[in-house]
Amino acid sequence: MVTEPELGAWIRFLRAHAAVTRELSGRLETQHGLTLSDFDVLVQLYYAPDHRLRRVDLARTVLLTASGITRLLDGLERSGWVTKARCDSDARVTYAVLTDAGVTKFEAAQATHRADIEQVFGSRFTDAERSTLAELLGRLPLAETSPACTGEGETA
Amino acid sequence: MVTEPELGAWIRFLRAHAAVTRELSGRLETQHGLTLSDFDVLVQLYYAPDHRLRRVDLARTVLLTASGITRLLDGLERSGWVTKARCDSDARVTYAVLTDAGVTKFEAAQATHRADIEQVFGSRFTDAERSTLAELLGRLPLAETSPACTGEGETA
DNA sequence: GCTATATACTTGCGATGTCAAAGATCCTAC
DNA sequence: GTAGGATCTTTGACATCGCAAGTATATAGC
Repeated sequence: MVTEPELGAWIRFLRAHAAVTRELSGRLETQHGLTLSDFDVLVQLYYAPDHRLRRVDLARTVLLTASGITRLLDGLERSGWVTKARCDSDARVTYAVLTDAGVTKFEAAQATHRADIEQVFGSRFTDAERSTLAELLGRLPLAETSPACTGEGETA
Repeated sequence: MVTEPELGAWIRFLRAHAAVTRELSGRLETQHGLTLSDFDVLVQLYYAPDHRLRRVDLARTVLLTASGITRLLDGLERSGWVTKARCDSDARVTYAVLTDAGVTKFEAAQATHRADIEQVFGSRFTDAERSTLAELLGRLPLAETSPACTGEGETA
């Protein structure tokens, strides 16, 4: 394996992502029929106020493109875990809202998936190392989050 | 953003990969018409003895499936950067060999891509941090590399 | 030699996700 | 109020990649 000094960290980063992701994705798929991205979206919606988020914001936080979110949510909507909601103050925006079934689904998936993450990923590090890792990774560019995301006129 | 303590590192890992990967992949694509995986494969071949590697081994080190490698190499072959070579001692195996054009292509791509990696990824860390990161990431499961990869009767 | 199993590779199909373009709505300036 | 531009979303065309299945070859057991 080519591990020139400077590239070492980058290569390992790529490999680690491929391996861990494949493992976790497989488990999540067989146990719950969800993608990692599906789960990621469900997490965000679950913890969002009212279980609801604008699609654009969702796209920005899970790092998908707008069209990516459309297609992903298509799937979750077909499964009945998410629905659309119109925005009174701005007819362009559509909210993605977790349904009751979606809440249930997420809570079911959460338990095993967290355990899987812990087993495949987290358990390899001490708490201190985990923080270090999080801090280091946090320095990487997480997309240009223009802070225009101030929840504007949103009432229902 | 949901950043529960235990999941923090994992979430950042996912996000960081998505963001950095997208950026680097975009640059590599527009500058050289290559995928990150394409480049990864070219690196491995470039530094391999004789610029040649069995497809299975290639698949294992870059963490693609066998079919993934087939299709990826299809592309590189069509572009003339890689060719197939039969193995005398075992008719099942096919080698992937870098052509002269492939060597040139890689050397051209390497320069700018390394700089891009450094800029987007590496420059955010000190040397010490880089080692720490590499060490931590290195603990993650890098696929079950069954050590059967001992270069057997290969002379051709 | 012959069958059984393992390994190397390819192919069909489906899933995911991107980009570019288009439609709808909003906002600002005049 | 109207033109111009920005923002939100969807859609079509396309690329990548995994899984399952199939083919070809090798190896071990009989």
